[in-house]
Amino acid sequence: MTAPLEHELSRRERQIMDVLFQHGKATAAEVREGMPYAPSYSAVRAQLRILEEKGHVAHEQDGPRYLYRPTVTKARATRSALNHMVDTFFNGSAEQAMAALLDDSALRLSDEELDRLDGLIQQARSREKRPTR
Amino acid sequence: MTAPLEHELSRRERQIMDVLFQHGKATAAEVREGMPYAPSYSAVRAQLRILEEKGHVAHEQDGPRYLYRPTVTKARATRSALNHMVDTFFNGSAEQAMAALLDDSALRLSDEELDRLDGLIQQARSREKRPTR
DNA sequence: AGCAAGATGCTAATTATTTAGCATGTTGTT
DNA sequence: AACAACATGCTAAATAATTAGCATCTTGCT
Repeated sequence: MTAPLEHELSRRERQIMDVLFQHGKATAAEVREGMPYAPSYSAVRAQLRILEEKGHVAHEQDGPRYLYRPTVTKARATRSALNHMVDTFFNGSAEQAMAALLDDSALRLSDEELDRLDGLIQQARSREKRPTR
Repeated sequence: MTAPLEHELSRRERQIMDVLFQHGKATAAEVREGMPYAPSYSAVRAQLRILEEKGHVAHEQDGPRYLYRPTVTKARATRSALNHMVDTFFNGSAEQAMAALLDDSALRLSDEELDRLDGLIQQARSREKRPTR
């Protein structure tokens, strides 16, 4: 009955989900490697089990081991994270978010990338007045 | 000595920080309003106190009440969140992140915004080969 | 067949988070 | 000057998260 607790993840749970989104699928050991200040292997497995109970991840058998993956599609998770980010840091403005990305020196964009983005912007322009999707 | 626990925030702590980043400054009551499934006022105050102890927020007196704010600059927090996002969901590619923003129907961009972005991209192009910053 | 390496299942215990509640102080009316 | 409304400080308690450790099962050698 405590819906709130089900939907927002705990610290470790988030870390694990992040690794899973990066990798798509991963074993418990791989997840562990991807975690900051990784706890014991056993702890990671326990968390994965809990995440599975809560319905956030699923596993499939891969030979002798489990491969875990998020149950939500990456596209969906991405959209959700993006919206939250834009809300929190950019006052709801996707433009500002994009400007910040362009500006981020840790994420230098190549010429080719800039060209492609330019193209996408032109496309977006022409789509402008048409119905969503 | 448990550095890990100091740097990654708990669920409620994150929620609070998010509200503070949105608002810049806020009273305990305002923070509470911005939180999903907000707990009691008293609980929020307690968390703010803890966040302050940990050095994540500071307060100033505003007449009879406290105004809380993050101790980290918004710019810094933004960059950090952005990088994490790009790493987690876009395989390190800022281009892909921008494309996703362009595509996000919840974040429709206006003509003016697209124009400005176009301008920024041209700027980025010419800056391309020059030293960072 | 037997053994080492590496997997899972589970449970109990520790640690951290999250919460409510009470005592108290301040402000601004009436 | 008394009261209501709304602050803060603090502490104890409930709840949730996090972890380690042991028992057990496979797999792939040798």
